[in-house]
Amino acid sequence: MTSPQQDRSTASTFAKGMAILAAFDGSRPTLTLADMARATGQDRATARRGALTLMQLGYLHQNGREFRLTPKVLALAAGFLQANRFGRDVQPVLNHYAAELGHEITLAARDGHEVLLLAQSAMLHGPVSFGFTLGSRLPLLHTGLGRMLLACETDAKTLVQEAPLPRHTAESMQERGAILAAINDARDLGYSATDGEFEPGIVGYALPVSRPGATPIVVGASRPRDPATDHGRDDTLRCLRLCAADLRQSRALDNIGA
Amino acid sequence: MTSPQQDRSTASTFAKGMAILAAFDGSRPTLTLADMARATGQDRATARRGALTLMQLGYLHQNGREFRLTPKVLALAAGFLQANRFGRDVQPVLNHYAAELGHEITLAARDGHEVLLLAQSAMLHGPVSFGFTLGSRLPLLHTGLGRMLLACETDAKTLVQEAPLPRHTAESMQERGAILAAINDARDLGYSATDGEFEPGIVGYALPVSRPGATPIVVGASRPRDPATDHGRDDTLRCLRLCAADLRQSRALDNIGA
DNA sequence: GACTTATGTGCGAATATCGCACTAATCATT
DNA sequence: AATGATTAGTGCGATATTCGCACATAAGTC
Repeated sequence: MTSPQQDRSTASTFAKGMAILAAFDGSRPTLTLADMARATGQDRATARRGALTLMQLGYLHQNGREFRLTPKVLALAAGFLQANRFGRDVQPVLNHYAAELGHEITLAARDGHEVLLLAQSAMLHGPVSFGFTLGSRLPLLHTGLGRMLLACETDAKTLVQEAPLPRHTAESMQERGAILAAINDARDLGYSATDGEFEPGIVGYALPVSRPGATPIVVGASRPRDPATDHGRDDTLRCLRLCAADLRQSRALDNIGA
Repeated sequence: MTSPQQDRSTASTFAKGMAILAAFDGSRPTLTLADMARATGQDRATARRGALTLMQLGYLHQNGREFRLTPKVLALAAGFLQANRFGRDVQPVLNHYAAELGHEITLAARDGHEVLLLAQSAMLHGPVSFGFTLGSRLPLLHTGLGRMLLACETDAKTLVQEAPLPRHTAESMQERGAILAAINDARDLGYSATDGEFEPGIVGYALPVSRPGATPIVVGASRPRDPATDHGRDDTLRCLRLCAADLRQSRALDNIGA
């Protein structure tokens, strides 16, 4: 094998298998064994064992040389959703304020150097941001959600240094110093706003739901930039504030840990 | 250890780890190591190794002796959702027809002897069925969704024999023969209906989305039983039929395999 | 047809896993 | 408080399990 492992209290085979499962990140609908081996850096035989195990458990489905996830993976997510009362307490609140606002509302947390979407209200008037689902990942530095999440962290500076800095649009900030300044502003103001840095012509707002000190969680909304004035800003912020207050009060999100 | 394993092409350690992860099924928000060991039938030391590995990977979070899932498990589900274009093609259709119908619409597939919820439209007028989320499991025999899923199977009879037969309400059918008859009716009619067999006073309708021969997938809706007549039935069915047709046409669900 | 890339498979080596056994800590009950 | 029951942490020998190479086959590409 490779080199002896120090830690006798973790199972490396299990970790390798999870890497196979995580390689199905939605960027491609199917993966071949070679894809998995490449994506995880594992030997092809190892990747094959992992894939076959996942098939045997019903999480993976083989069609010729293509493997795809089965719906059974949704059951894993359901464990989290039900434990935190998303169906009862979170989703109804998001839907209510989204209807009032007329725009989609998103709940998100940070996972590494990305934003992880925890929940989304219904898309009532056609989607502004297309195709994002629960579990989707968004950039940390160029979205309102990400900036507000960083504003909730104590070591935002380090995270800003380490996070990737792609250029999604012409307006994506490219200096980490400026981004950190925007984050500090967000912390002071209690909300963050980004303008066209991720999707052109889309303004994003976000503000915190979690209590100070707890694992940061934020709500946000996006809307097309109003050509005349940013007339909708106050409406959006007011609505998001009420939404955040409701979510805090429900205490459903109190026990979410990184 | 126990007994020699025949199959050198699957990784038993990985399978045991997945069992730990799957033990977080939402029935309880947290599990202790002893809980996991009991739920999976594993030795406590083995369960501990699995849990520690999941922690190291960021899927599990420890607080004292309690372990809970982290939001990162949602990313696993996102792989499936994005591969099948749920955000772009499925969810908008469900939301559209749910708004027209005035009731929640659910998309579901079968997983073993349970119904697995794949997607749900927004809850517009307060939830009829409380607290179900994507990935939730429903009984196979006493819901409209489950009956229609069985009607799409070639060996429905076997599944009806094997599935558990609990009594959720006073009206839950208790004879498997009668249930099989209802399933055959559903196959002939092209839709299924159940009345109060899972939740008292709630009528459930469902009809197929998948093409014959493909992995069965169904859409359904629930509504309170109309005390006077079952006036809403035709409306519901008409709406679901249009919804199913739209979903079929989008071809987003064509590649979902068991 | 030659070349490249992907898959299936067998097997020896030796690592990593298993699960027992024991201690300590925590919780529940009287 | 004291007792009993459940839980968590840990070390380690035995050995089953995983690893990864190597070869043969198949499929796709130019």
